[in-house]
Amino acid sequence: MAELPIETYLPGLSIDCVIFGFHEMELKVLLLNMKNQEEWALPGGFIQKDQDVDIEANRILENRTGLKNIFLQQFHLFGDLTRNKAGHAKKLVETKIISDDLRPWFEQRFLSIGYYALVEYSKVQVPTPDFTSDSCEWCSLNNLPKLIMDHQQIIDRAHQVLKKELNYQPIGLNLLPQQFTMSEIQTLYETVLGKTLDRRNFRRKILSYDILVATNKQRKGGTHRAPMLYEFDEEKYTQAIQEGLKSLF
Amino acid sequence: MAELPIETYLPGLSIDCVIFGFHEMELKVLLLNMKNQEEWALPGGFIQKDQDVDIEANRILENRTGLKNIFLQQFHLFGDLTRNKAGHAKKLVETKIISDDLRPWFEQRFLSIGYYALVEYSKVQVPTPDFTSDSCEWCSLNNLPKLIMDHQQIIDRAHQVLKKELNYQPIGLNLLPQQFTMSEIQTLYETVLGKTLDRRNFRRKILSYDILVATNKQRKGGTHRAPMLYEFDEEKYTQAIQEGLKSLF
DNA sequence: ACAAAAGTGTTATTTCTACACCCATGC
DNA sequence: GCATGGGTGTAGAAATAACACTTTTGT
Repeated sequence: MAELPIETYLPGLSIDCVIFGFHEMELKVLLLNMKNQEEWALPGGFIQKDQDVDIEANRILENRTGLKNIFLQQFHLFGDLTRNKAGHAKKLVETKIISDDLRPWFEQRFLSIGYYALVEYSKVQVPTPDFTSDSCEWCSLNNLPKLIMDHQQIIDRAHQVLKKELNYQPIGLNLLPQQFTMSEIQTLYETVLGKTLDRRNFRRKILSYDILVATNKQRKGGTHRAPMLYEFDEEKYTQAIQEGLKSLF
Repeated sequence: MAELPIETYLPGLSIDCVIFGFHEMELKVLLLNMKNQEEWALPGGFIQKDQDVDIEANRILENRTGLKNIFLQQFHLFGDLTRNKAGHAKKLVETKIISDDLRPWFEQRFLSIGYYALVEYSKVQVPTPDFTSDSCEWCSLNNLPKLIMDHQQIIDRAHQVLKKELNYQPIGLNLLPQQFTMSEIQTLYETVLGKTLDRRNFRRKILSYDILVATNKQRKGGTHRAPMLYEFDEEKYTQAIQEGLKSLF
């Protein structure tokens, strides 16, 4: 059982991160399996009294994934009373996740600040579980296990916001490997949007954003014609995020 | 000097409301003039320990404007360390806004949840100032007075979010009087967007949303042809907010 | 040779933009 | 009768949507 320096944290406030990854044509979310429980939780943490909230969110993300400087965006504060399930703290004590003297801390009402992150699946080596959990795994967004408290709602909302953001920002730089094929990025978009797109129209549109550069390498190995590999032009990509894209999917 | 039931509030958290109104072809924001100070502030308040954050935001809005059931939307949590200006609590004590024993409450670090509201200017009778302020006034968005802490930034962000939301939602039901002319609603859109729109194209587009109904009344009085009055079809309007609009400005 | 995905262009439709003239009203 | 804003339509440009055949590669 870990001790928490709770006196250094802002009381009643937590951060929950919805960490999206993309693998095997599926959107995934990084989840923690609670110790001695069936339930899963979003990686999260508390906010140090003397630190910016955004920086704390980054710290939490880094602790969990080992990644720095990742695209991380605050999207909602969850402040309903009902999100505090009565038995939560009790369960944490019973399952020996926390010691009894931490119980009041976990029993207080919590508001949680939702952040979402886009990370490259393969760069997250062995996700490291925190003291509340004994494993940390990628779960497919459309086949999520049972989640504690309102974490399912938090994920749903993050996904919704992500969809909307596609209209303003390119995604992919953080979700895809360095080099990728046209159909890989198309599948990413289709997955996030939850609908299929026309191959030829997609290519035209994504190229019109002028954020991709074609390498002259190809990916060998499939039992089919070898596709061309693309990379992001990071400068133009960053610029596109700042200025916004003109048109949408 | 008022006493605050601070023990009933969540510590370190506040709500600030950017209340938009529309009058004389300008977007306005409701601001409080701090007692004995030059500076102005957004109407805000604290969150009761046993209440939903959204409900508390509505309560604060109602206290300030007398309006219930208003379009009110959480848009950002402001969590930087720098937003806490050192001298703020001291000033409150010196200007006799708060008693000395409240000083620690106001000296603590505060995070603030930003909400924005759209209200009908004429329905807000005499805005009632709270205990920190001696007047409550509509200020034109593009000519704001000096604001405390980071309230200017909060307003800027709210405006930015509002602009973006125009792409997804109609506005106007809360900002305009019951009946209005085509050019009144056009001016509203132009004001929010900060750009002029073509009269004929605007009419076509707003009518294509199918949320307006033409009354067969006209507004008399101008030294020109009497314009037709429109109303919102509230059912379709609500539906459009939920489903989103197809196209944008 | 065949299965599987990659690459590529054109046409029809829809949406957006730009633009100009006549109409009703009050003074 | 004139100044002021109200009302309306159309044509060109741009964006979007729909659609099919050929190429490469591994087995």
